Amino acid sequence: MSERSTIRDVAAHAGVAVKTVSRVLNGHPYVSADTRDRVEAAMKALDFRPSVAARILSGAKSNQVALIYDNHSPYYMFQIQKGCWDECHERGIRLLAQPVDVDDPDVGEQVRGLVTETHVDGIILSSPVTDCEPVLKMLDQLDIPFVRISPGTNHALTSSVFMDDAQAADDMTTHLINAGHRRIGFIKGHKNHMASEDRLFGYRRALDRAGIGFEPRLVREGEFDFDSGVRAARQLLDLPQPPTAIFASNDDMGAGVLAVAHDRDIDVPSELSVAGFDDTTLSRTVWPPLTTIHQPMAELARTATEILINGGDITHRRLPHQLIERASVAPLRRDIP
Amino acid sequence: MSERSTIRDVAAHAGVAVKTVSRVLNGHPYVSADTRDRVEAAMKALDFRPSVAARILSGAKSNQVALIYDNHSPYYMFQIQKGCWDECHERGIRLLAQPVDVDDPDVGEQVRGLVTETHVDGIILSSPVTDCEPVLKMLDQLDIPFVRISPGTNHALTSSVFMDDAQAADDMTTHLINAGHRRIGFIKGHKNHMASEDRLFGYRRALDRAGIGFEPRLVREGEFDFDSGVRAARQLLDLPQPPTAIFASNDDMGAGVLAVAHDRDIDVPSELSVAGFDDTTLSRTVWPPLTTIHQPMAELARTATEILINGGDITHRRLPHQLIERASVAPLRRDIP
DNA sequence: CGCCGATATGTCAAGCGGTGTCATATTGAT
DNA sequence: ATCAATATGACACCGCTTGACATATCGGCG
Repeated sequence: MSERSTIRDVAAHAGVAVKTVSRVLNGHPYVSADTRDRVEAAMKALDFRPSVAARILSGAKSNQVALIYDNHSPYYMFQIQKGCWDECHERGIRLLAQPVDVDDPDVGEQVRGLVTETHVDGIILSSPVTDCEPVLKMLDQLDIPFVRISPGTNHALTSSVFMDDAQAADDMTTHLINAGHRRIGFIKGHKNHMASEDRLFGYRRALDRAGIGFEPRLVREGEFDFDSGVRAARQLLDLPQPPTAIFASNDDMGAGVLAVAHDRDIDVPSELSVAGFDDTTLSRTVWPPLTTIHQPMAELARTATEILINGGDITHRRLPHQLIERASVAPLRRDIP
Repeated sequence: MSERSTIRDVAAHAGVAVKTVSRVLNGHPYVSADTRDRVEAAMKALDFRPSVAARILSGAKSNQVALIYDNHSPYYMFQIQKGCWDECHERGIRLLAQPVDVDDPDVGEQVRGLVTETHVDGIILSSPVTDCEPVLKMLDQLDIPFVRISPGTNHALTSSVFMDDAQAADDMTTHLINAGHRRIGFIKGHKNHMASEDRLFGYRRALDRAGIGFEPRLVREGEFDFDSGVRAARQLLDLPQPPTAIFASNDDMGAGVLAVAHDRDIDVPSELSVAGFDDTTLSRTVWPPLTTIHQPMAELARTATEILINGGDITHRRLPHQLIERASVAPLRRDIP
């Protein structure tokens, strides 16, 4: 029932040369409308699908791009994949999603394998692979186009899409300051992730502008996951002068802060304000829902894919973020010093 | 710098015939250990990667398998992808993750495109694509091996891996009954998802066994997402005789129940017990952490992949579930009727 | 000791399903 | 009539596998 039909079958069916079918397939000029129609009809009739393998072998583009990622939060990856996939789907491009381990010394070779074996036309790098030296170097050596989503370093070297993490953190911090908070805790993200530094920078900038002294004790290391949020929150709330608000630099850690507060019977937001970052569905799923920064992850991914497919010069695109007010932040109570 | 080396280069470098290299590559018998070593050394030295395209084209296996999925929760997909990927990685197989829309009338054609274009050797179907007729039919027609993860129908027809959803729901319901609860609310999952019915069945069976009458009012429709959990919980708690425990058939909906409880100042678990299902990270992220059923998603995916790659006869494998006790369930308070 | 089958390797040619190059045919405009 | 633009075809080739066949080595076995 299912002998796959080849370009030759189509040619025969349409009464033209194989080459002509190929021309139609690739949208070449110099094919009469009439012929084109007949060929297309034949393709439809035979349910013809060009073999990617054959195409690649004969030196043409593969019409495939790869998304390389390392384990971030499920939410993040879900959105990133979705963005890339939507764009690819629209353009009839196949997407290969390829996880790697940025700490694996062999990661460069893995990428080389991916590229040489699959002949992808281009690559999308998502954080934190965006700043993985071995991968960057290999890609450069392989001379294959790629776009980075939210890169942390060497911004100018390659095409990229990103949001203004520093400004977003600044916005959120300012939001907390405006609510009357002065002792604002901050939970950093994973070191691998460059945006972590940017967010910290924005936090400090907002503090400075408001004339609030920076206190290192109020900043704790986190790793972007729930458990590290819990640990950091405990440390912060154990301080002799605990913060009245905690800004976790992503939602997962924000959820960790909420858990600690619940555990200690500290009411959020009346006794402690909590802010997250990313606007993942998690921020709406916890209680109280987190005030957070909307990071347009799917849109970033989609834009990156678009830039990659369009090709051309190095392009940079900044997408806007947005502060989402929910119930986890409230004005500082007067009775709390 | 990066002229890709071919099988001929390797042959020359190792001082053997191309055919011999091919033999090594494909693990044929009748190659001496000595020769094999030399060839492998040459491959390493030249950083040779066989072109998948050329391989496919000449009729060999592609060493690629595809995972077809439709948008489930990010957690679910994350785990499923991880399971498949880990197994593939170990075996040196490439994994193509391919989202589809099960409600798209064209879904069969999409799958055909995937198969004929990429020449994958086999396919893994994750819920709810496992029960998508057009896809099943197409795969059958294409005569390509596939394995289903947690299929709902026609269990016997194809290889599959699954857990005992009915028994798991039975276990949880019994757990609640043992805690003294008699009015136990149940929130169903999405209709597309066959496991929904199984879980409801288990719930009823446990009730029956305990001699507790089934009350249709205590069962509400949900769609496996947070918002539907919220809606269902509101309905249940608005009942003149509200349940003292609510069993949501996944964690997201369980989180919805918690949110409603928080909102209404109903203490969990002292005033209301809540149970989830799946043991996603979400269940540990909310407050209080959810008592839930551990569904071994990554393990299911990994096993499915293993079965697919090993080939052979139709195989079925049931993986064990586990009831995870956390803080959201407590014995019924005596003062609550 | 010669012969045979098992083991090990090589040569060669034919594809797999497309695309590139170059040649050729047709057309319309000058 | 001539030339460039337009339209189509013939054919080699991409990198690898495979099958048919040809050798060559080696360890028994009769």
